[in-house]
Amino acid sequence: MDFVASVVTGIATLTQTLEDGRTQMVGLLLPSDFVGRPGREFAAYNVTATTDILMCCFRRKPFEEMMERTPHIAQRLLQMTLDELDAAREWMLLLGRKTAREKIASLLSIVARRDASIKLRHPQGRMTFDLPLTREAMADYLGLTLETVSRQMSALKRDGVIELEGKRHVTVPDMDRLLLEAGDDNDGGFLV
Amino acid sequence: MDFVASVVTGIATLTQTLEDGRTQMVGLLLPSDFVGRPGREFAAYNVTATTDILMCCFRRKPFEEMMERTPHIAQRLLQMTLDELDAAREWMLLLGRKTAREKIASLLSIVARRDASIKLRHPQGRMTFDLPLTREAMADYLGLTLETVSRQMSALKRDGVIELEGKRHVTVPDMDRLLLEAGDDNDGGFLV
DNA sequence: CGTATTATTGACCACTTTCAAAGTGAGTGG
DNA sequence: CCACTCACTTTGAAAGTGGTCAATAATACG
Repeated sequence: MDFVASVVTGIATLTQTLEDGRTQMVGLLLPSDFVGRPGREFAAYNVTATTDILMCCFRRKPFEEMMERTPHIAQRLLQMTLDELDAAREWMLLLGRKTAREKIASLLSIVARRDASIKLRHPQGRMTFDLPLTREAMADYLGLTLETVSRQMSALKRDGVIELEGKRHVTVPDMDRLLLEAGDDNDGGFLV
Repeated sequence: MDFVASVVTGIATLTQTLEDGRTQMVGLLLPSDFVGRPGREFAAYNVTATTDILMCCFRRKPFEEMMERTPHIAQRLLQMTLDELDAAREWMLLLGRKTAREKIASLLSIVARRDASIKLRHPQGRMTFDLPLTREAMADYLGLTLETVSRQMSALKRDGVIELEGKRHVTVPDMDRLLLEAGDDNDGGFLV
């Protein structure tokens, strides 16, 4: 791991695996996200591009030296890392305590929220977006099997919480309803 | 949240809850751990002392100013936050993909490892330590019910992986066996 | 002691997984 | 242009893990 980098365009995932192949996604890297750890020689996670991806790379050593000289960088990196920690902890709650249906609804509401923020709109009312993940990637993110993901997507569709065109294009008729299904009391506020 | 603090002695937990009361522990605060977030007004988690606790508190504003003036502090805080992020991600793998038995074995091996490091010994062979958590706290940490925790503790005892004196005092006859039960390929290395 | 808290154990059930089969759709090459 | 293939997805049936509810046991504490 001789580089640190920042995602410019495209999507990548951070995963960890057990020896028998069970895998858990521990992070989703979207444009503007930072990859790599100053002061560490080896990568702790598998980083996988799920689309074509463009990253802005820095050699690790020079980057570390620059960090020494420029206090503001460490401070900014600290903010970003604290945000990631919050997201990770939010995800721990999801993984440890939510039902399959709530997990799916949570993921959908996160993607919807992020999509809305890109389009500079409020996440409410009727919303439409594309899922950037396969069912398997969703399963790895949510700690489920892909069959369960598929079943719960079908169930949410059957119950009118979402509408599907093809496999990836989702529309949410009523964002509040989705948030209710996600089970969060506080209406989210965490970012992927 | 007008303070940030560092734990001096005692143990506290960081938890999140869903509206219906389901709770998930997202961090365990041990001596030397840092609590609070520079640049944030409100607490995102419930902090609960599980023992008498002594913390070294700083008013948030002056602390933030000090951070501005003393680059080294931000850098040190960044290292600590990155370590916490690693621990959180390791925990995501546990919550999302491990079985109840593996979860218990993982928790025990973490406590054993930490205890060994305090006593400056290698975590191997026969080990003895106290659990700093109730069954309920273990359950909240592992994303299980306390009944399942109890059952799996009994099962590990029955299978000779651990021995129990009272509820809290554990001895592990063979650390390698426990690590095997924990299911981690790489023999851990993550710290609570 | 008696009471409250914490832990164990059992019976039953629900949800998620596992295993298996079939469906969908995009891309390729004949 | 169409059939074929491959990857992805959906759906079903059966099995299993962990959860729920409830009763009992152990321990601490006044």
